[in-house]
Amino acid sequence: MSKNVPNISESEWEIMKVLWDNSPRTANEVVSSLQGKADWKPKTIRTLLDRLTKKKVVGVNKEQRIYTFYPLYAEEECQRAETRSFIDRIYGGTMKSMLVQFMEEEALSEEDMEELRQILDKKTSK
Amino acid sequence: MSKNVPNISESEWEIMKVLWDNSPRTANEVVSSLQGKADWKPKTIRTLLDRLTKKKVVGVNKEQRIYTFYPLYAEEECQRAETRSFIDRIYGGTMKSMLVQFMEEEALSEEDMEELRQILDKKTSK
DNA sequence: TAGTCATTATTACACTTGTAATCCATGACT
DNA sequence: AGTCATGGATTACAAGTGTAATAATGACTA
Repeated sequence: MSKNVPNISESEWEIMKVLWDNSPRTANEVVSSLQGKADWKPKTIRTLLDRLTKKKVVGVNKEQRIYTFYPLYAEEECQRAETRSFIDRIYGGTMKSMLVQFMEEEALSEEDMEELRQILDKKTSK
Repeated sequence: MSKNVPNISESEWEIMKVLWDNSPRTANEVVSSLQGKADWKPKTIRTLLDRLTKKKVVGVNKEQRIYTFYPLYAEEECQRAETRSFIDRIYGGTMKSMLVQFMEEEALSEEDMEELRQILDKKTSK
């Protein structure tokens, strides 16, 4: 079983995305990666990294004088955890109602729809 | 266009569900409706109602001595707003990646999948 | 060797959220 | 008319978040 992923706040998610994209990274590298994406002072980013570390969502390598940070959970794992609690909260735990609502209104490309259809087919036939 | 829905916290959502289910209701009626669902003291529920009111997510009728509360936004509107910001945050704004991930793993019944397929068909053919 | 600079560590501070309790006013009851 | 219960208004208080600034420390430089 996957252990429980700690809560990751909105700002913290931005940091995590950078680390999932490429890690380990130093605080400065994280700062650079966020150029243009988030408008935070380096100190703020550092704080977020520290909090993630304290929460055990991020690990730190302190071998070098300049630390490097890396995720302790896979992105998919965290996405699933978030999505599950989100669906419970907002849609009363039933995935379908959300899918319906969003597939109805959301702009999905032809290819996207094709892909979804294939997934459905595969599941149905199995 | 729908005005921006204010943020609704996790606990507040529970209250909203009750009001969407049936409103207007008095604070006491809300308390009763939450029997067995959430384990809050009546005072807590009252606080949540007041906060929702202050946030303008809930309206109050003060004609009677005992107030009644009612939602100022439709449930769907709020669900959409939440879902949109959720997807942006967690899936980088692309609905599809989430759908794929969840359709792959989630237990959807035959009927659910049939319904989804029909929606896809309708959209594709259009 | 002392000063400077880059990093890390510590501290700050307001706002939101979870979770209530206390205070106050008014109608109902005696 | 005084009292009490009930609902509304105000207050509480800690944890989490957003957003940093300041202090301490170790490494390099003049």
